[in-house]
Amino acid sequence: MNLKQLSELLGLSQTTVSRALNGYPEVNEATRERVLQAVKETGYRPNKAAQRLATGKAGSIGLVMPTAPGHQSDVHFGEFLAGLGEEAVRHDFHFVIMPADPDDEVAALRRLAVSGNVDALFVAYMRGHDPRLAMLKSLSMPYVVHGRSFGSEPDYPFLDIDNEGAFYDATRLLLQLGHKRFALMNGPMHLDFAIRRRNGVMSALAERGLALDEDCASHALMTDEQGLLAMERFLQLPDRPTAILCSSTVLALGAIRAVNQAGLRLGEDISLIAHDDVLPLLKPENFSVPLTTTRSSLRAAGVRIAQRLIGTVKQAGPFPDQELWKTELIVRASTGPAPQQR
Amino acid sequence: MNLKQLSELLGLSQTTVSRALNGYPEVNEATRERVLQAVKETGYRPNKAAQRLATGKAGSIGLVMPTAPGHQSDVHFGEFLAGLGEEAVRHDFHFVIMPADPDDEVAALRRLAVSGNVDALFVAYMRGHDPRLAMLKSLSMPYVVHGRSFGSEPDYPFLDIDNEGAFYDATRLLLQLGHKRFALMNGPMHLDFAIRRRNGVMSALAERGLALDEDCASHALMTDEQGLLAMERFLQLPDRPTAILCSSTVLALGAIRAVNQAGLRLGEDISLIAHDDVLPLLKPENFSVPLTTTRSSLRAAGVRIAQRLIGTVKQAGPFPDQELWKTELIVRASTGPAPQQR
DNA sequence: CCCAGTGCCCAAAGCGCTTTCAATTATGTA
DNA sequence: TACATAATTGAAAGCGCTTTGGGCACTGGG
Repeated sequence: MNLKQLSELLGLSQTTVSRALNGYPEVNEATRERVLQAVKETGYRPNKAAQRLATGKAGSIGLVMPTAPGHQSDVHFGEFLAGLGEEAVRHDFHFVIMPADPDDEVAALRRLAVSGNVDALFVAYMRGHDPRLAMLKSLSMPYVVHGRSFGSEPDYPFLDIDNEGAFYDATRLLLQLGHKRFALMNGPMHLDFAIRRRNGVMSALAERGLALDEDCASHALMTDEQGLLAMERFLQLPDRPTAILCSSTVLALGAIRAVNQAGLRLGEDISLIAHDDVLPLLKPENFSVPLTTTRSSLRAAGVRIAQRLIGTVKQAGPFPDQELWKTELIVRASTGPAPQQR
Repeated sequence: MNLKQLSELLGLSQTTVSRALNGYPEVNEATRERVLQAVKETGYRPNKAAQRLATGKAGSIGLVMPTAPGHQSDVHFGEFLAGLGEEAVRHDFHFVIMPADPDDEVAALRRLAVSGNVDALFVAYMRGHDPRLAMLKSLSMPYVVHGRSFGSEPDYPFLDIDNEGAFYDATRLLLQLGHKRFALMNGPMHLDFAIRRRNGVMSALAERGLALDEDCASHALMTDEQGLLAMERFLQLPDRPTAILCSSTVLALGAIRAVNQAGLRLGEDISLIAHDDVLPLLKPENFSVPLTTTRSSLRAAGVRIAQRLIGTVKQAGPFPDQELWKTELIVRASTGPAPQQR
């Protein structure tokens, strides 16, 4: 069933039917009713590809999903998507997801953009000096970046959390508790958030004349395995750290396993603060020792970004171009005073 | 840059350029080279919406993602998507994801199908007597169902795991270990896999003249909270179960927390077998007591379904219509002989 | 020398929709 | 009663692509 058939059925022109459906004012209310009724009966749905071709809009936002045979799926991605979806469903938007090899993201993004079947782009996994920014700017298509790109001029629309502030505050708390030996379990160093969090830690330490030892910084994929490995390394250090900053509750999961296996007690021998993206699966309060965290909901960020993206496409009012969300520092049981000097 | 411009630039007709790009034989090799070269220089990409409109194909597979403000995002969904994506990227396919209220899935699916921007559909979260099947059959669009629909004629293309067999085997193992009092922590009862797993447990029990007590069966969302709550309930039973069958490692996570909080030892006081979808975050071997599991990779299922879907769209050879994968029963430390009668 | 066959290429139709421009009828106003 | 004005509706162009149905220039066998 297409427009033509529907209009013939109704004895109207395609024009009128189209107008009736799209809420144009110049159509008689009685006629509109009749059209709507017929749509209900026939189950007619406009062909999106045709609509897109005719209007240039298609009610879809595009994103690329990094994936590869060895590539471990990322819980953060799913959670973020849920947030986007929550908002999208309210506006009858959908997503076009282009899977792409992680090394091919910039090309994939360009392909997606020029493919002509998305109205706006969402970009994540930002890196320092991210090469995608230049491309996006040249594109004349709305986009919002989740995160920022360290080292690039901040002249692009983004939503980010204050990673540096979060880790600065967390570090200060641990300092106040008397800790002197710190370690950082971070995400891959090329990612923006990792750079900023590291900076946050280092500047808090610097204020006390401390530095972050190279041996005490791990930059790796945020999986529980990597958390385990990193923590094992830390614990074997001659002068092992007593305070751990951790970029994700996923890493913390592995880290805590290592702590337990070493027979140490979390919150006493070792204090740990993790960043909490509010993953449904990894609630800090459900850890055997509830985790002190810096918190910011990934899902809420998804909702907000979808709002901005969709709002822009629909030309609904101005949106702030750049948002920086504060995180909350929530103290639970995984932090405690520094143990007495051995 | 569109076809028209490109062809004018080359002094060729749109026809020839189009043919050159799509690998038709009736175009001079030299001409084709010239076209390809121009494409490289101009960065021309065909408009997907126009292609779709003209050909009816667009290289995309559609799926609906259940989502709602309160709706907890599902790790299983993300993991499955990763599998789909891994295969899709090889064929330059993408996804169109329609977010939808969980109560609106059948309508959302129809909208997606008739929207005309997907070539095939993937359907999950199957229920008993699933109403979507009838709709899908009437659609004349390729689709593959992940799972099955209990109570419906099995005359549709699906890929499923042998849920009944898995839980039958798991139950038998526990019976052999001497357990007499069983409990089942399952997903929502309207879902197909939950029905079959339950049946598997019950038929194994029935062979020994045992039955599954109503108090010892929990059907709820597969979250760690629900796992915790269910297990707490089980443990308060006057004659508490010693053997637990668990539909997900996510549920197991909560369940084990309850076991620990009750001061009981997993694998001794309580034996537990969970189904393992091979989620990267929840490796059974990484639990404090490594989990005995029935295993089947969700991601592998995603890859396979994408193969079938894409293969069908591309008319590449026949694919089996129905696949039932066996699961593996992997014994680790969470199962042990039934404790002596108290 | 003629004609069927082959190799290449093009004009134009059509996919299903939106939107401009124009036509027709109804409604007031002078 | 006559004419400007508003209220509805339609015809047709166009979005960017694929594909059908020719057309033209060569070849080579008869």
